[in-house]
Parts: sequence; C-alpha cells; structure tokens
Amino acid sequence: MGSEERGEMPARRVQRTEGRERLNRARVLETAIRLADEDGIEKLSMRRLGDELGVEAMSLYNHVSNKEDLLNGMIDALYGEIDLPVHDESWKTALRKRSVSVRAVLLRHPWANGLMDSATHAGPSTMRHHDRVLGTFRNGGFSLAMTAHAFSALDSYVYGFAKQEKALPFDSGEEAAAMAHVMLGQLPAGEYPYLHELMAKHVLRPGYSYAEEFAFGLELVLDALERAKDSTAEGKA
Amino acid sequence: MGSEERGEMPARRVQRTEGRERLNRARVLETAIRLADEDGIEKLSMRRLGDELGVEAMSLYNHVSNKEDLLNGMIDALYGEIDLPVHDESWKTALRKRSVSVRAVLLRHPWANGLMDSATHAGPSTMRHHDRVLGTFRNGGFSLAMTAHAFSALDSYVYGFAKQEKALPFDSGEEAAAMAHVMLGQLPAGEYPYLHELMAKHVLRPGYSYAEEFAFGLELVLDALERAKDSTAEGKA
DNA sequence: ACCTGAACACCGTTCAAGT
DNA sequence: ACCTGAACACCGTTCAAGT
Repeated sequence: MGSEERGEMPARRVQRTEGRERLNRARVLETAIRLADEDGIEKLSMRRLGDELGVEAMSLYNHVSNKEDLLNGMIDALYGEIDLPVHDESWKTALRKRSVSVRAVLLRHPWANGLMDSATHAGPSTMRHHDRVLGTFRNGGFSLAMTAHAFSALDSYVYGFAKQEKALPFDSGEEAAAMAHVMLGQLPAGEYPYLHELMAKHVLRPGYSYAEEFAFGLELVLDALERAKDSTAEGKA
Repeated sequence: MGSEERGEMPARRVQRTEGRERLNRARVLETAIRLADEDGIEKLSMRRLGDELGVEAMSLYNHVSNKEDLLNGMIDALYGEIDLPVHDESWKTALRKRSVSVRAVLLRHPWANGLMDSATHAGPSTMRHHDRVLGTFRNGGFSLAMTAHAFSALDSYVYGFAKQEKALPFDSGEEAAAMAHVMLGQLPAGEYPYLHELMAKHVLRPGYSYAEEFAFGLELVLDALERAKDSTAEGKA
C-alpha cells in the first residue's frame, strides 16, 4: 500500500506541507511548552503534540530521542527565558533581579518546577545561567566556598518559594478569598488553632497576597549572605 | 440496596481471604509508598499496586477514590513521619530539628517533593504539622505577620534545598566523585569558567558533600528570622 | 460491602515500510 | 532524511456482574 502514490513527480517540487514550516527541534520544544502552559503538563503526550504540529507522534522521534529528552529540552528552553544577572551592577542588585525573573518564569510555566529535579542532564542554557550566577558571586567578592554556600541557599529559597506558592490553595484575588473563607469554615478551630488564627486574622485581610512574601524572604536571604560574606572577609583580611 | 446482606450470619465468621489481611486504606497507602520508594513514582500504577496487594486494580477504588486521591494520601502519610516541633524547646531549636526531619523524610522518599505542589487537598497530618510549626513561631514571640513571613521563608528554603539536592548530578561518595570528574572533563572551561572553577577546586575536593550545605543555609535563615523578629519587637516595645 | 472481568479511551515506543 | 501505519505493552477508569 502507498505505492499508488507514485506516478509523475512535477519538475518543481511541491512544498510538502503547504504553508507550514518543516519540523525541527526548536519548533517541537516551543509547541510543547505552549501546550503544557495551556492544558497542563499531564495532558502533554507525544500524540497530542504530534496533532498540534500536524504530524504523527512518531515523527517527533526524529527531533527528540524520547519523552524524557523532550522534557529536558523544554526545561532548558525555559532557562533561556530567565534574565541573566548583569555584570555592571552590584552582586545583590543583579541577583535580586535574576531571582525575580526566575520566579516570573516559574509563574508563567507552573509545570516546570516539578520537572526540574528529574531533569538530570542540564542543557546549555541551564549551564550558562548557573555559570553567570556563580560569576556574579565571585566578582562580588565571595570566596569559592562562600559562593557554593550562597548559590545553594539562594536558589533553594527561590525555587522553594515558587513551589510553596503553587501548593497554596489561596493566593490573592476574590475567588481565592472566597475559597479561603470556605476553608476557614471547615477548619476545626479547636484542632488547628494556629492555622485558624492565620487564616482568620491574616490571610483573610483585604489586601492579603501570598505573592508579597517572596520579596521579604529574598531580602532576608540576600542580607544574610551579605553579612556572611563580610564576616569571613574580615576574618581573612 | 445492601438489604440483601441481612439474613442469618454464621456465629463464627470465616476469614474471607485466608492468611491475608483485608484491604484497607492504610494498607493501600503504605504499600504504595513502599513501591514508590523501591521502584520510583513513575512505576507506580494502579495495576502494579493491585498486584502487590494480591488484588485486581479495580478493588483499590473501594479505598481510594482515584489515583490523585491515592497520591494525596501518600503525601499526607509522609507528613505523619515528620517529627513535630516540641513545645518545651526554644523556637529555634525546635524548628531546626523539625527542618532536619523534613529533609530526612524527603531523602527517604525522593518522589514526594515533586508531588507536593500538586497535592492541593491537605490531609489531617499535613494540617497538624503546619499548625504546630505556626504555633512554634507564635509561642516563640513572633507577631502574626512575622509568623507568616517566617513560615514562608523557612519552608521555602527547606523544601527548596531538598529539590536542589535531588537535581544535582553529584552529591558525595566515590561514584559521585568519579561522575563529577567525567563532567569536568566535558565542561568547556572557556564557556563556563565559574562552573569549571567550582567543580575543579571545590566539588572535587576529597571531603566534599553537597548535603552539608543544608545546615549552612538553615542556620542562615534561622538567624535571619531571629534578627527580623527582634527588630520588630524592639520597634513595638 | 467488597471484589472482578471486560471494555474504553488513552499512553510511549519499536519497527518495517514508504517518499 | 524525514515521515507513517501497525503493533506491542502498557495506562486510569467505568460499568455491570458476581459473592
């Protein structure tokens, strides 16, 4: 079957898929990211991705070695979206901006954070990102050991916050407030007195937004790193 | 329906499934946790879990409403494994121990962290855990607003660290060192100078262990929270 | 009340075959 | 070089049926 298709080929080749670019890895990755953003990562299958690209699922294997490779590629592409720290600012300003950018990327692509710990093979954008962060600490006067400490502490906080933020059933906005209200009603005050207090007197305040906690913790960590750096610098000087 | 069950009951009931306990939710959850620990969460299917329990997959639906409920139940069971902060110690000591316990649980069950942000419906163990952590801050002299800050910052760090730790291709031990050596060889020093430096002069040191970074960052955050608490307390007093 | 068998609508991936 | 169709070995979940 399929041999009926042969016959005379026109001298000038017809665009095989008219009006549609040929498939390539970048197009596969960006479409996969869009699908994950729109419908959630659990709905992203090779078959759905193929459909979206006007191609059979099996064609994807020409551009991606398997689904794990697809997911790793998506993560690396997201690292490309993060603003790199710039070198003509203080380490603190540069890394504050970078951290805000990381969080913005994770808000845009909520499925990504949960995938990052299984993405063992770091791609080039990921490596470049980490290299620039390390460089920012080193050029800011951090010793090598203190750079390792600082890198770990800062990124633990930043990625951890994004994770907490996602897990929270409330955030801000009206529907969230309504939901928090319902939750409060179901919460046995006797059994969980402190949760009850937090919900009743803090979370249900008019202007409440969990998102604002990010800045507090970020400043807390950056200030603490600055102090840690200075104290060891004094010790050595 | 169900009225067919009436009739004469034998005086002594026969064990229905000989030598095997009857299925119940707790047994389903603990078996699922064990399977996830042993073979990884991606291998945990309703069918495999049924097999392990000597039952068809469909029987599980009598004890769990669907797979999401199963996963939520597993997460809540893990919260039961975490040592609660004890009230007769200082907030700092109590929360240090609790944080170490959280990390230990996440090391024992590496699949759990990635699931927590999708586990929207917190179970009773989860609620109790959070309530006790909040209570520890409150009784330690933190204002309600500062408790919210502290809770967010501390747990962002703790869960974030566990996440980073899992993502890292090296940790400690001999095979890890060998792997780091290979990675270093493949790392273009010109393109990633700071990554190269960190690997060559820090990670490949004989006694290196990323795990030790946990304590540094934990102390950093706890100390910073103590300072933040005291400075607002002064402001108010 | 709890368990099962068959079925449905999906998965990721392989392989040989097509152009 | 890239794409496809058929097939394999799986999924989660439903439903009617059994005890």
